[in-house]
Amino acid sequence: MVVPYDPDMAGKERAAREAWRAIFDFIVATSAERNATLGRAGLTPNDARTLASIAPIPRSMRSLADEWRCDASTVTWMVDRLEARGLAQRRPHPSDRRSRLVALTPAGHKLWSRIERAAYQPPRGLLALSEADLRALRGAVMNLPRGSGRKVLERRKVR
Amino acid sequence: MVVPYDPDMAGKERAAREAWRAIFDFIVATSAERNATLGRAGLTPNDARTLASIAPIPRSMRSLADEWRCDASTVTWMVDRLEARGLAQRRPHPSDRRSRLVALTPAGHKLWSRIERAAYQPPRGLLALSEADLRALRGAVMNLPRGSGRKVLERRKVR
DNA sequence: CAAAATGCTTGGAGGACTACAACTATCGGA
DNA sequence: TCCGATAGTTGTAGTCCTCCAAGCATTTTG
Repeated sequence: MVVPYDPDMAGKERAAREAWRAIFDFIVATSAERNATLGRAGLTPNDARTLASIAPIPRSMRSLADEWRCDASTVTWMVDRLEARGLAQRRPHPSDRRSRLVALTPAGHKLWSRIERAAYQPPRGLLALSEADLRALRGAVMNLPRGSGRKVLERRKVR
Repeated sequence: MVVPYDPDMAGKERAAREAWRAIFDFIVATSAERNATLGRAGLTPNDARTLASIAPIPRSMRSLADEWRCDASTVTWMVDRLEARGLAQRRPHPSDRRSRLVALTPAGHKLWSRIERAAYQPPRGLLALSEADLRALRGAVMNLPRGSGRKVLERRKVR
């Protein structure tokens, strides 16, 4: 990819890096508190990640393993844990009987919607930005979604 | 705390929450890649956190336990791991012989400065923002540093 | 259809993370 | 000086997370 010459780029890249660093540090610094919140609800960080992943729409085990780049058996453990707690549920895949869709149970939805708000608590300083800036920020970060599209290539030959 | 009435607040808070959610999702989505980078260097996520914490200045074990809100013995394990790899080093505290300062070794500095850049890779979409906005963003997030200052109160009665 | 590929689970194993309890050494104040 | 508080380590234990190998059921391909 050719990057057009831009005299502003160096300074901007630096600014982007520094802003991101601050964000990252904030997230690291608050992770203990966040995990404590999850822990009080009996959730591990991975439990929360799983809930977040299947909350919008049921997902197959395979797609979760791909998203997280982990072994399929690892997903089995995670879903087992949630299922044992009555928060998630395996359902048959409508068109592939090998596959299973993992969905939240009503209890899972309820718990997650309660936890979600606390888990994504933004730093209060963010309110110093204008609403327009915040929207721009959101758009900027959402531009490059998961894994830069590389994911597809990672699976064994797709054809 | 009394929050002054501001008709813009509701929309702004929502925008802040949504922006933050996008940021958080990005970080979660890229965590596998980040951990893989660390893993290639033989580091666990906690190793990286430790390196980041002691890189600017040597720290006592206690201060690390306070920052991470974990048991003191947990810090012992973490530092042990780094020390065994020759990346960190316990030094005597200049004025308190009970205490130890944990510092990076030259090898530790070298490794961390190499890894740091990769670990804090910002989403490329961030470059769509202006440099001024990026600076403002950084300032906004840095406003509320670690734990909202609550940390001090968490230790047993400070006098 | 037969063979290869895929989705998932089970069993086995090990490392990372974490806390608690008990212990040593040191500090600090009455 | 003596005692309570503090810094850190060690031992113990349990959970979580992760992978690999093996195996079953099903789908897809040649």
